Amino acid sequence: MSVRLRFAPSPTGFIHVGSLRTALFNYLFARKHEGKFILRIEDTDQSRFVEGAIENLLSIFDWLGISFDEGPHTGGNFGPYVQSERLDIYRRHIERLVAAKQAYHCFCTPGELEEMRAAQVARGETPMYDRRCRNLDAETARRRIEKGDPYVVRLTVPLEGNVSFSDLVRGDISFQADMIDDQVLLKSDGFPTYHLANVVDDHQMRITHVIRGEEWLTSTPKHILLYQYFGWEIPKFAHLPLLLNADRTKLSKRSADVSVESYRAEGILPEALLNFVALLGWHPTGDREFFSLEELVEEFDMERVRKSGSVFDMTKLRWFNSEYLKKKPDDEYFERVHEQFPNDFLKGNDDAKLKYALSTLRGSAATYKEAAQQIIDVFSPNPEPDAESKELLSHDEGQVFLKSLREILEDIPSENWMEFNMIGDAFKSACKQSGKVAGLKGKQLWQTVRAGLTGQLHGPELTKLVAIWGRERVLSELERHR
RNA sequence: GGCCCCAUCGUCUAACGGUUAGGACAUAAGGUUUUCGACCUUAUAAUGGGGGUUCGAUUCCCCCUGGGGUCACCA
Repeated sequence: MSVRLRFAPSPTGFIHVGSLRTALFNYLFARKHEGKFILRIEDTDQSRFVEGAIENLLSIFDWLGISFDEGPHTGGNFGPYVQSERLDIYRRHIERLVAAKQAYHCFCTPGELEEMRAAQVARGETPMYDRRCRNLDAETARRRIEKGDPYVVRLTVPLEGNVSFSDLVRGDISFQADMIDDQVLLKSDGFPTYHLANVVDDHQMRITHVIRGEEWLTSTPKHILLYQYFGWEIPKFAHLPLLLNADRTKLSKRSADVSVESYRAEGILPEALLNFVALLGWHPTGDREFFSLEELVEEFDMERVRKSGSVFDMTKLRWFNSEYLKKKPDDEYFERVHEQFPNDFLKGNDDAKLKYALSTLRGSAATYKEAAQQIIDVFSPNPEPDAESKELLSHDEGQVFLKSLREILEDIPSENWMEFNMIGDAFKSACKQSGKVAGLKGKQLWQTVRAGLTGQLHGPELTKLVAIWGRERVLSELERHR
């Protein structure tokens, strides 16, 4: 039988990099085994639904180059693929469970539950539903429902015994039944909870492997119970290690950029993100680190998924990105950086010049955004000279040097300044010549040039900078430090 | 706190009982670029602790410690 996997996000408006990792592993496993990869939208929490979230999600996966075989956008034989369109299906399954006493109606109000939990905590107990509605007779329940009392439906968890399963990455895992809560399956608004919807859908959509984050590990026994109650085949489970903050807690919005959208906006390349994320919790044999999506499919193996969590190291992501960036042709590179320029910046500078600046200066930026900022800095007025530059220029040699350099440069005809490469060379020899006059050479000489030109001791390559700036600016900058 | 999971350099990880414990990022130093960066070279850096099993444990078992996850009418 062919393998079927799914990615089942909630439409909350952005994609967490942890979700991306989960999606990627599902995708890799599905493709590796020539199976199907399905998208299902889990929108059973109405309060969290965000308009346009599905479109956004699709666009992100399109950008990443990860495709779905079935889903709300492409359809398929096992739809609908949006949970809010499957309400009647869940209803039917709930009725089936209730009829078999594998689930029961609960009329406890949120207030009552809260009170109950507070009391349990006060007694030092683990908060857990005390099952007070579990033995309500069917007749009473029916009457209260007819009367319009709000209710939920809870899972009837066995009072004793164990619930066990074998996890593809963790091996055998066992839970004592009496530690499992009578989970709510149907909410009072008529929507199912994740647990019910997930199991019903995975079964109906013929999902064979459930690959998800470790945070689901402890609710898996509830899912197992549901499969057993329904008499369904249980899919294989694989719980992935968590992605972590630098402090090793679960990766969260609070302490890091966690949305794929924000990385895209910043100019992180999809191939870099995918490559980096694939290596979090998984590693192929050997020391190789660079993999295209196709190569990942080729190499992927569930056996090589680790069990411990991985810190999401932004520095390494940026390194991956800069490596991929280096391989980009100038045209594409320019186009992408161009998108990062603010409008008012674009207005003041023509493309040919920007393009020249970009192609000569590229190399040190880790993202498109950073590259754009470097260019913007070059075209912006210099900041106040720093202390070291001032010191350098305050010496007699410095002043003599600048004066000489100005004179030589002024004699270079304007049209020569338009030749980007030539002016760089001309500038270089002018510096050397002036250096002789002032008695400066080597590092001292070039530091003085830099200071006189930019007021800083480091920055882009000087000959390039001069060509980009052109005659007027170069001369006026030199004038400034007189 | 109960339950569950986990444990190799700072970080991502390799080593399916026998290695000088390997690679990458980061860091540092040197070289190169007459600056910075980039680049090249080198270095620093790890098996949490204690018991077993074994001729031999990073590797298998147990305990401890530490870390994390989860305990919602959220997923």
